[in-house]
Amino acid sequence: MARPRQFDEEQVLRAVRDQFWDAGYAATSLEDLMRVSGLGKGSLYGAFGDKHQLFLRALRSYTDTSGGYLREMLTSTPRALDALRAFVMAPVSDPGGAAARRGCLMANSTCELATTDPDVLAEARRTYEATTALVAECVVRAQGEGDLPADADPIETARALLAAQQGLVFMGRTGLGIDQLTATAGTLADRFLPDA
Amino acid sequence: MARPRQFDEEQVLRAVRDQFWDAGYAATSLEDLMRVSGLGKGSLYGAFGDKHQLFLRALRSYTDTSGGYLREMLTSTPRALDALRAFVMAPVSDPGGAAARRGCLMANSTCELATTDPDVLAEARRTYEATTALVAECVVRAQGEGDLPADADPIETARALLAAQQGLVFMGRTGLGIDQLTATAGTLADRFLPDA
DNA sequence: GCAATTATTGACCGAGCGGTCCACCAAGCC
DNA sequence: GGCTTGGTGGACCGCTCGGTCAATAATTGC
Repeated sequence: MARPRQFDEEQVLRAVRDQFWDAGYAATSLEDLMRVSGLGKGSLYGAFGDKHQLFLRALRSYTDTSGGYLREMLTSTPRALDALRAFVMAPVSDPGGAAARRGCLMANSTCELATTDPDVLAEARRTYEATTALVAECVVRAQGEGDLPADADPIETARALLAAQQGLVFMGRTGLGIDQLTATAGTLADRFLPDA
Repeated sequence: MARPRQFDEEQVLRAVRDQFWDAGYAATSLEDLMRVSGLGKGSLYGAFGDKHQLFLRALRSYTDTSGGYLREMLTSTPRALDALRAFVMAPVSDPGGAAARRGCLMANSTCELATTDPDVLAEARRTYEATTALVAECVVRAQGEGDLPADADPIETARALLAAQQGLVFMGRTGLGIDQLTATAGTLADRFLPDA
């Protein structure tokens, strides 16, 4: 056999993901990636391929992880309406508002690359369709629990909730204070989720 | 006197703005800017300074222009509620959905640069505060016309409308079809603007 | 312990970047 | 018609980029 790897793939992907998250794709250089991962160029290329492939791996890892958290949260919250409210308020759930300022890696990547990078666009479509489906499922549950009107289209409602949430994420990136952001999140949630 | 300029500053700014709009800041090279403007490096630097300054000029020109259109639309529409609905639906007002896919230059720039570029962050804050104020003014008018509840906070309502609109802009960039996007825009508008 | 295999490291590469500089040119002034 | 002034175009610069490669190190099978 041969020499084993001296690094943990998951750990490296997390470090790389954070770097892309904070600086974006174009503004992140290979030197940055070497610094945050502690690896040399050869190791990075040997293990993940070039910068673009590495980015896609990190992005996929991010969407898989947050998709898992979302599914868990939506299904494990006893009352579906509470889960939906938590979904909308998620961008401001971080106490200091740091998460709000950082935004969402998938959203940032979509803005930066979706028009020019087909792989990123595909990942964006995949992610937002999956998210819409998860939320729609939760909407159906809320309807079954009598908390949402039964005649509303679940998919359409889910899309509107997702748009509202992503709008919040975006407002966070404009430097809007966490207090105003939280208030706006509440206003949005109240409009869609009566009596939560 | 000396040799006069052989180009129209506004025209160059428009061409440059479109380039940044389509490709983003980092992905636009000076060669791109020379190509779309038809100018040499010397002329660009002489007239606008370096790439960053030129970008800020183009961005400011964009925000001023669209801010002007918005003010015009909000104040000249007879019924304020219709104006607010038009505001929310603006991202899908383009027939083919091309505008929806392109997004908003200010929003794209915010996502790409706000965390690392103080000038862009400042411009983002300025723009969104100004927009909020304009929309809030329109909300007050709608309240006066009896179309919106008088007890709603205009600023807070304006922020929620803006968040909804920006969420729509973002969904457009994920490749969501113009039909679904239009439907979602309608759903959002209906929630905030009853009976429009 | 030697061979085979794979990870690691850092020197190295060509290309493209943003930015500078200078020779040239057009227009007004005397 | 020179002279001055400022616009123009392109050659040029140093740098950093993403990416390659060969020498070396670490591990297992025999």
